[in-house]
Amino acid sequence: MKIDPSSPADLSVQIADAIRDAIVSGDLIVDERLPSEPELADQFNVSRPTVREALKRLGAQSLIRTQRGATGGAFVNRLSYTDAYDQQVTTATLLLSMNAVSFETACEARYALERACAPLSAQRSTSDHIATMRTEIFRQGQPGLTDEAFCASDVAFHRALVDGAGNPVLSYQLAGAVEAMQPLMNMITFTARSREAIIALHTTIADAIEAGDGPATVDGLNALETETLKLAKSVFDAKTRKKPEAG
Amino acid sequence: MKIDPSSPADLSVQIADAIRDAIVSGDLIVDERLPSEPELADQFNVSRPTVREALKRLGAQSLIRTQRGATGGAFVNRLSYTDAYDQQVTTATLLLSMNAVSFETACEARYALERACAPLSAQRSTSDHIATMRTEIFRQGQPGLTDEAFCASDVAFHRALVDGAGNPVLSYQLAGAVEAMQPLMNMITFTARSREAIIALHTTIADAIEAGDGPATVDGLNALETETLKLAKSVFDAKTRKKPEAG
DNA sequence: GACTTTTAAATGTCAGACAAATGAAAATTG
DNA sequence: CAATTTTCATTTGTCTGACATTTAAAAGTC
Repeated sequence: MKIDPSSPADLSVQIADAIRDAIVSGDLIVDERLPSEPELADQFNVSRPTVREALKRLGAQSLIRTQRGATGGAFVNRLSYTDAYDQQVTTATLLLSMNAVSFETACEARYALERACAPLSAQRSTSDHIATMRTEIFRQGQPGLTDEAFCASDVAFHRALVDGAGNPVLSYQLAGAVEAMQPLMNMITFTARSREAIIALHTTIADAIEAGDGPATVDGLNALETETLKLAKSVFDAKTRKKPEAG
Repeated sequence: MKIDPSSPADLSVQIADAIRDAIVSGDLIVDERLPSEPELADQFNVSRPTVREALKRLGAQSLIRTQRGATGGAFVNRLSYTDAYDQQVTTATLLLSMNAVSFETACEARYALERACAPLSAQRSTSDHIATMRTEIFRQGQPGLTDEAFCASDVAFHRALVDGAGNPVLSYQLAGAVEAMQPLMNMITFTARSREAIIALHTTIADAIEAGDGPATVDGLNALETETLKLAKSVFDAKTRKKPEAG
């Protein structure tokens, strides 16, 4: 592993890339210990702070973990589903909030992906998953529930639906799509009537999954997408009327 | 923004988290300049190297960018689709390779997600997208093509299919699913006959999309999934016979 | 042999310094 | 006065050297 001191790129970036490549290519395997910071500094011909900055970059991506003490050091980390899930949610949330993605676009993506899970969920959901959905539906019907809590419960419901597919890769991929929409959903005021409509559709979907009926689940999701879009449209229309475009 | 020096967590982690929270919550907006490193060190009551380590963490996630010079500094970065896409691919690839995800599981997730795009792609694909698919199909039929090049072309074909849905959020979400499978696909030896079968199915899918026929596209993807699984199974069975399980 | 103490190695943090880049202000020039 | 060049202050990038803290293994003690 060599780096180029005359490159315009920062040394710490070059070092981080070099180590990342070694991990991705398999030259460094899971749980393998990297050389100590002074050793790395020696190998790359840089100072220890520079090495440390590179290691922090890798740590931020959960590619390595560090441990203090006599037998400590930096170790190649086994990227867990939880780590990947968290990164996915953070990235997706920021992507949506920073790029002014329209509610329609985000919603379309999310429901398209959820429909992809529906047949598998209908086929494989365990009683645990279905119980979670029922619990969340019940919670959504509780009076006095704030809009935020309602949204959080909505996310939990959809997570159960997705997890019901029994495919961890699918769950991971959908984490971003479902959770990243929460901030957008939080902008919506849910009237008692709209909550009722959503709860009814959630019930339809849960029933379809319990019955192992994939197509009915898809139908339910379609109806829910339509309802969500309608609701968002009415909210955003109201805002636009209040505060018309300038210029 | 305050941090707790007595906390077990590293100071640089606490600082990175504090700044990340400020970005995610909107306290720091896009293109806003953070205080200079010495100023941050002062505010958090830590040394400059510690601040720098925190900034490198954020830089690794593309949350900030830094610029040298008089008017330089660290700025809140607008997370681009490209950045998010790259992170997504890296994370998904490592997740699959480090967790020994079975080919079946990854394949199932990928095709489930692609089927989610199919109706939208059939409806919206431009001539550009279709031309790309045709080009890749042609390339896949070229004699002398290596297995790796065949896989790369396969990925390009599927990317065009996904992008045809005209939803950038969907494209981003699927980037990981499609590209992360490439290393798994690269383990497969594609015989002339299996290539023919895949090319035929690609043609079927391209035709269905050009005809605007969503259900036919889904059918094509289903057939392709079956074919891919069959192919992988024969390859892995052969390997297992050669090198039987120890223990 | 079981327990305690010491020790060495590693990361975490700090302080101060210099190098390099960069834009703005100041000086110079026509 | 306008245009150009020079100077300069600011900021990040990097280095050196040091100390603090954590941790497990080694040494010592009963």
